[in-house]
Amino acid sequence: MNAELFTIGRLSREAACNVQTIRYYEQIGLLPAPLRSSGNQRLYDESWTRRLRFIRHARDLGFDLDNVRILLDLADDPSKSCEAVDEVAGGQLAQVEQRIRDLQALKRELRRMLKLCQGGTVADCRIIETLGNHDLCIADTHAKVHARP
Amino acid sequence: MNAELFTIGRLSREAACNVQTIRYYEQIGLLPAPLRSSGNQRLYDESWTRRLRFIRHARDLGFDLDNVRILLDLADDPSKSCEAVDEVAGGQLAQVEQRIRDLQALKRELRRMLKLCQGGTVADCRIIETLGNHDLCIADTHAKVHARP
DNA sequence: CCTACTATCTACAGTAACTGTAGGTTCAAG
DNA sequence: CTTGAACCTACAGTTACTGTAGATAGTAGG
Repeated sequence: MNAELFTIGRLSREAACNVQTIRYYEQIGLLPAPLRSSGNQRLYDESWTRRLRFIRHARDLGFDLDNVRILLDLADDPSKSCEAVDEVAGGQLAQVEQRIRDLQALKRELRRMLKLCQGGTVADCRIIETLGNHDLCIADTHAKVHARP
Repeated sequence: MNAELFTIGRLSREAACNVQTIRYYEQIGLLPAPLRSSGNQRLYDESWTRRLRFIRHARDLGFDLDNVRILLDLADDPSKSCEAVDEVAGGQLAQVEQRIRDLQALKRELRRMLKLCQGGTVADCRIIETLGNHDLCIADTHAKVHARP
């Protein structure tokens, strides 16, 4: 098999990942350092495209870079047990589900606030009033939701 | 009405906001600079507690600091129309709803991946396989979901 | 060969909204 | 007068990139 080589621009297009991000992934060790041309340009082959697509896909599914790293390591060693993969994916699913629950609580509260609003001026705006007084909220319905996906 | 003064620690407890964050809010102009004691310590009164609680509550509802700023300005001018408040809250609700939809798509995809997994080794792990090949995904079911709440 | 023009290179700053650290005061209690 | 908690400033670090500046490489046309 002959390895056709190409520069970063094409890798960027083929993996739908922008150029800076590719260099960033290399910098943090998520992608190995590729060959360089005589003019010092990075040269990639098909295997990089696969690896980068894998990374982007995992990122799109909400895995953080630490977990992407773990998944890559697992993918690199096909003899390993599948369990670890399951665990990472399961953890991600649990996080996503928690995040959804949190956001649904937010949604309910925002909806409720908006329904209370009868127009008029800020002086008698129930939204502003509610924001100023958490006691007006449905108890325990929201808290510290501003975390990452 | 006499204004009882207290230091940052008590404000922190009463508004459930940590000390560094209070100083940070002051730095970015979300909270005005308070009085200082002879020993240069910040001195607050009840009105700061209310303002800070308002900010934290809005943050807990997912409003970003730009929108918190807008809401504060509106709250500070009770004669203004309530419409602007509605707009900000409505925008926030829309964002939350979109975020929920995105996460639900993620959830479906993760669930599907996990169900395919039959144990065994990484070599025949369907999760790893799916990550490596987006075509194995339900079409259009996810994309660029790693944004802020 | 020269000139455009695009692609690429490195290095560093900026984003959001904080949190953590270092190294130094101030204050209240014993 | 000492101890210890609370406070002060200033700055670095977090996540996962994105944007910028200024320099070099590669390519197509004249």
